[in-house]
Amino acid sequence: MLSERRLQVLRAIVQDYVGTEEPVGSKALTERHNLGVSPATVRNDMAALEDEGFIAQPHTSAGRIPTDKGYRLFVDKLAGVKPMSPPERRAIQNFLDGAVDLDDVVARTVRLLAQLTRQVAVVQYPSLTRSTVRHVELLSLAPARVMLVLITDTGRVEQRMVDCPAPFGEASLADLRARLNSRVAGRRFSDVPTLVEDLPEAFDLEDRGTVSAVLSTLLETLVEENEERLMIGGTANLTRFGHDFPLTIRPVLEALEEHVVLLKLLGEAGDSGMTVRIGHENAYEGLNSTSVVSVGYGSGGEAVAKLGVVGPTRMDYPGTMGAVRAVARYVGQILAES
Amino acid sequence: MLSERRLQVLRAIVQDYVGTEEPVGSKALTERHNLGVSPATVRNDMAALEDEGFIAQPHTSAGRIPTDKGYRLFVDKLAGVKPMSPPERRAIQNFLDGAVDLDDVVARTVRLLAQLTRQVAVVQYPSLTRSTVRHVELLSLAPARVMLVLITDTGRVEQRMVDCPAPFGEASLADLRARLNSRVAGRRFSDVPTLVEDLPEAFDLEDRGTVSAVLSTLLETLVEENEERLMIGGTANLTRFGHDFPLTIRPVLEALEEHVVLLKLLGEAGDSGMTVRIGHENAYEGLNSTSVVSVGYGSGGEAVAKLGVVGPTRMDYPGTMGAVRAVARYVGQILAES
DNA sequence: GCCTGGCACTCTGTCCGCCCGAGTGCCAGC
DNA sequence: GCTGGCACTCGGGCGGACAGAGTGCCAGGC
Repeated sequence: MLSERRLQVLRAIVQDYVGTEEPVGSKALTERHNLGVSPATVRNDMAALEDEGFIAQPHTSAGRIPTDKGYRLFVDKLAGVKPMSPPERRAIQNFLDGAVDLDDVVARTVRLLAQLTRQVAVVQYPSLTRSTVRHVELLSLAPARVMLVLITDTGRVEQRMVDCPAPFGEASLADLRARLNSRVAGRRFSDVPTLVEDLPEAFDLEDRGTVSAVLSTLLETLVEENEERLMIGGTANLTRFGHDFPLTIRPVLEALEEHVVLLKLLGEAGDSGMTVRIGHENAYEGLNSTSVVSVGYGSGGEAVAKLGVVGPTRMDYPGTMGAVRAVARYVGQILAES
Repeated sequence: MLSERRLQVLRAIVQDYVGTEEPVGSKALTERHNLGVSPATVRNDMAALEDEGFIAQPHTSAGRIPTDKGYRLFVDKLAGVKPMSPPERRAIQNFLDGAVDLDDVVARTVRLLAQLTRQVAVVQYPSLTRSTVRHVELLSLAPARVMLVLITDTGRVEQRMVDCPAPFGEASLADLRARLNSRVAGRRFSDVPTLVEDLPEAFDLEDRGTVSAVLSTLLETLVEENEERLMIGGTANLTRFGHDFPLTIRPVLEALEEHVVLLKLLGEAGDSGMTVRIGHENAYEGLNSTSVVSVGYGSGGEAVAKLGVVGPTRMDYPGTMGAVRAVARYVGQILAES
């Protein structure tokens, strides 16, 4: 086990490196943090930390930089979450309060997170699978064409066209609409399939085909996982990434365009509490030199989606975590209100 | 006026520079293009072209590179639009045909454009202001709360909450829904305000407040210009920009995040036909070292929105223009079908 | 046993001077 | 009006020298 002082040395190294972006040496350390010991002692500690794999030297006779393992220890044991200041909290709330609809909430959240953390922000739309149905609307657009509109409790709206096997009268449509809503309104998505199972039986033979078509479209919409959308912002912050630009930034930009990858990444993160994935802990190769800080958010007690930021492993973890947590909290509130 | 050969020299310079990214000299030019004259002659022509401002030298005794003015002449007079090959056309059509809804159409279009041009693609959602109303739906979510859903002929769906000044019965709601749709369905957005003007008068005094609230929300939704959304893709292609990375790429990324700026940019482009804005021709400073190739697209004969690409001024104009035109054409078809 | 000061060593980044090659402009000649 | 020739210029690459930062290790002191 590492002694208390060695942990302090590691913490100091992480803090300095995050600030300066340059390998930090023993002398600079003792000057900037009063560790109460001499550079020579610190050197011994650093050698030990290097043996354990927490820090590394880019080349002989340069300072040390933290490894992914070093950041991990820092995040787990050495760093708290830096809370937002009251003015910041107010600013967050004010900014989010101005949103007019769900798209706007998500867009504002992305912007806010990117500004607060000065990194790339990723916000997942409130997921369908954990939501409940608020209303299902059916519109007859043509004799054999119905539009299905699904409205969720998080304010999300999905629409689908249904081609009917046979013409479907307005009366039948109204009937189906009423029956459908009385069964599924307010229910969780996962319960819907069993709730509508026997619905076609209530209709005339000639209408059953259409009813089934509508229902299967509805079920499709409910499970369709590619509808897990997300919004991204703050990519300009990638330019602050480092000196060795093109090589580092390119795979990150590619990863950010692969929403599927990001969704998977967010999905893997723990369901409750904040998750920090550092460097190679990210399964996706393009993000091996980045850290992802993510957390679930939702209306009420339950998380319905995730949000987070992507930044260089060399990031201000306490500050980033504080911002992510605060934003998630306020977005949850906004969603609960609307 | 420049002689025919000098124009050929300019064309050759543009082509070579786009290919190699390096200043092109007189000797290389005569070797790669059979101009039928010696390097010395070409040098004279180049001096003339430089006097006219079409090309420039990065430093004395280096080759020449085209200026914005040079590219302009190239695009206007010297370059055609390179048509897509039949296999490419098929690929475009197949890829777009798989789309399931409007979001998907736009998402696929962005991806496709980015891949074809290897640049950043920008696609504006079909605009509301030129569309027609397909249907207006009203849902009662609570006694004094109505959800308004607007469906357009381009498949777009907008929803808004309306807080009613007084409780509003289901019967009145159905009445309003019917009256509203009989008046506005199939009509252009711009006609809606006058069409619904006298609608409140048809209702009981107690309901008029709510009817007005619903109508004003509807009108708001129709005019709300911030609802002009767009989607962006292919930002990873920015890494192919040039050597002097961070400085060039940062303002571009910032511009791309400012959807308002991009919308303005697209809006300024000519309404019909393809528009190419080169370097400083772009009003927005951050895009001064980029060119924007844009074109309107739409279902039927009329353009309802724009799409385009953003790339370095040093781009393959004929190829890019060909891809943009082809994609716009097919997207128009897809929209017309659905 | 742990900390400390001192010392020799190593490596990087930078600055300078040099040379080479590419490219130019100009001129005289055809 | 085109061409070959020639002198000139400038940037990029190469190599050596140098300064600075940082290390590892060792012997001595608390």
